[in-house]
Amino acid sequence: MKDIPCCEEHCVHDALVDEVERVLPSEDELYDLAELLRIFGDTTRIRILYVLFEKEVCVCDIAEVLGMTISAISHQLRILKTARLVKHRRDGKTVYYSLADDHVKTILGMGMEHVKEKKQ
Amino acid sequence: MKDIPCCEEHCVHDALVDEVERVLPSEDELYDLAELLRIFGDTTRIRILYVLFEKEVCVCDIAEVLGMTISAISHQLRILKTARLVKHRRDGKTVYYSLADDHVKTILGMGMEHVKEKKQ
DNA sequence: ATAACATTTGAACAAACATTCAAGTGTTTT
DNA sequence: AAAACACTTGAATGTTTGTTCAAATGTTAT
Repeated sequence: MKDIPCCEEHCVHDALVDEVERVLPSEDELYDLAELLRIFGDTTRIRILYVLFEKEVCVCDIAEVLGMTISAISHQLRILKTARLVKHRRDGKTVYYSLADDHVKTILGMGMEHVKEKKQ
Repeated sequence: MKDIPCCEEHCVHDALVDEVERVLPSEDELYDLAELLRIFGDTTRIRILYVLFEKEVCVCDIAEVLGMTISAISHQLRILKTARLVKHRRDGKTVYYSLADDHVKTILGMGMEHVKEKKQ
């Protein structure tokens, strides 16, 4: 087991390689995780989720409240829906959206906590 | 206070507008939050963070473990550093990186939980 | 049937992004 | 002082992404 001072020849310590292999999620999990978390990295989608924190609403309500086109909102809702972050139900012509579960609140809450701490 | 069935004329219920205004973070907070969470939406950066879960490591160790160029890793570390998600310290020629705090673990953990739940 | 409405969808376009390559900085060794 | 090493940085490139516009779908009212 080599332990050469960084970073000549084999700069990596074998123990680290083993350890990382053990804890690192699989390629599939990693890809899914990144795909999920990337969704939270857009102000429009965050705003939509904050609206849904309040109550179940229809597409055009979200568009009006956020001052954006219905099309733009619908595109983003599709992304949130695909990631199973929101649910939808149809009532006549109208489609109502709501939060799928509480992970959203936890993730956004933790993110906001970090932002506020590091800001001052 | 109008309450017109969605979505004629004023499709938005006034109460909703008020409520959303009250809970929606400010533009600045929203932007910072999105900027932070976007960082987690990339497999390379997630992998780097998982490596740092284990211990403090140098740039070339990360590159070797992940099978990527030192330059690519360095670029991503700069992003993580700017967001205050990682710290660094210099020891001679080598620069060591480590996690700045525990928010990272919580956010990645919550994300992974969601992925696993919704997958099966 | 036809019209009106709420929403979705696809193509197009500009902006943002991850990686590469080459050149630069800071540190130690010779 | 020069060479070697660990890392950073800037420009370039191909890819991904958010929004817009126009057309399509599904539902209800006439």
